[in-house]
Amino acid sequence: MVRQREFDVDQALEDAMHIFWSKGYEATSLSDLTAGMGIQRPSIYSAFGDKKELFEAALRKYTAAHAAQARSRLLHGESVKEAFRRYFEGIVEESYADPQNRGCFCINTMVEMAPHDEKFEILTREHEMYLGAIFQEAIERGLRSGELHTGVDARSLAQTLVVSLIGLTVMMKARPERSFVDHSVEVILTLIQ
Amino acid sequence: MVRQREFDVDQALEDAMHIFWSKGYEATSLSDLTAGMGIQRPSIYSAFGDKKELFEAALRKYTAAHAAQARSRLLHGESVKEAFRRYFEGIVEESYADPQNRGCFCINTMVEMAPHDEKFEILTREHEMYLGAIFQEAIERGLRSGELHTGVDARSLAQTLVVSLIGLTVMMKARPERSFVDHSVEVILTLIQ
DNA sequence: ATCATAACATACCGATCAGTATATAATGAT
DNA sequence: ATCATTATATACTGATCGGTATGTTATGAT
Repeated sequence: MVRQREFDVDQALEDAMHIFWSKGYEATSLSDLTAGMGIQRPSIYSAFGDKKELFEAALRKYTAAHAAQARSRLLHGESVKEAFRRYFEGIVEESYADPQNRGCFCINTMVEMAPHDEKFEILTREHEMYLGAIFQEAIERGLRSGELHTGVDARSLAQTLVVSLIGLTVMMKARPERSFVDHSVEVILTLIQ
Repeated sequence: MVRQREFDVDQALEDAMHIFWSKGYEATSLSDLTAGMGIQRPSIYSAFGDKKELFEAALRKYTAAHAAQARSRLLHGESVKEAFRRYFEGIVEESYADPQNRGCFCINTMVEMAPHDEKFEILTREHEMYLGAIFQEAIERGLRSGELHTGVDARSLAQTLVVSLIGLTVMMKARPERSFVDHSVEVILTLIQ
């Protein structure tokens, strides 16, 4: 009945996600987007709405993937302590390996957008809370199995680990020496006993 | 010999600092600056150089004041543990009390600028390192006085507290529940024994 | 074959961007 | 009083911003 779309909407959104992730919202122009997504301006507007709606869709795609990754890394395997160690060290490793130094898209958005845009304040908060719930689940698994016997409650510990991970991720933007990061990870992991 | 300046350069820089602190670099326009600083465009350029140079001067002013404040809060008083507690709780309190939710100018810059501007990568890293040195000094004071007897070395602990503080400050941007933050502060402070 | 529909590409919109040219006003040395 | 110097205010520059109007092309139902 009608002409069909010539581009893959999901792939275009993925492309947009990487652009916004690299440059943030303000610094990304519509021209950056059309160039990176390989489609023209009206195609963006018809498929995703305006710039901010596209940004929101891109962020949602990111947080969904990011949460799924955290889930799979922390809720499988035998040792919870080892899972957390691998998770934190993995974040550090990926961060050093990224020449663009993008960090976490959700954290970037929290800093850039949350203070003056309630939608993103809520969206980013809920993602971090969800991450905290995943951490808590992992800790409780360790408590049940007898691997862990921590003094503080699982919820508080999980939330503290979220805070620590945010701090670590942000600190990586300034490219600190390896020893700084490695020692910090060690000390943070001592919280998990 | 020549006409003298009609505005206070230091006050104008202070004004610029607050604007950049609120809105970040990209989202701040020259018009925002002229309006907030109460001077005209050519006055900015003649006194401070271009937008990025003004931003750098504003950030340097902020970090100097920020470091001095950390120093005075942590290196005076009897109990080091209490000093850290007051310092962390003060950050949280100020953050909740700020309707603009600006957080820390240096951290904001780390997220927005450091990944693609080496000058700000270095500048922000050095500030965080300096903050770490202040923390370390406080911890070593507590070790000497016998108040503290921590397992990990003072340097690693100090760096971890910097990371935690960054995480806490960034998390505040998403306006989490008080219990989240309070519990996190409690757990973080257990590192200082 | 015709036609309604919608995706496409191009070119445009007014607004705003960072930065500057120009002209005027103030200053102090002479 | 004159003059060089520099701060001031206004108005402008070309470039770019987010967003859209317009005309063309492809599609499938009839």
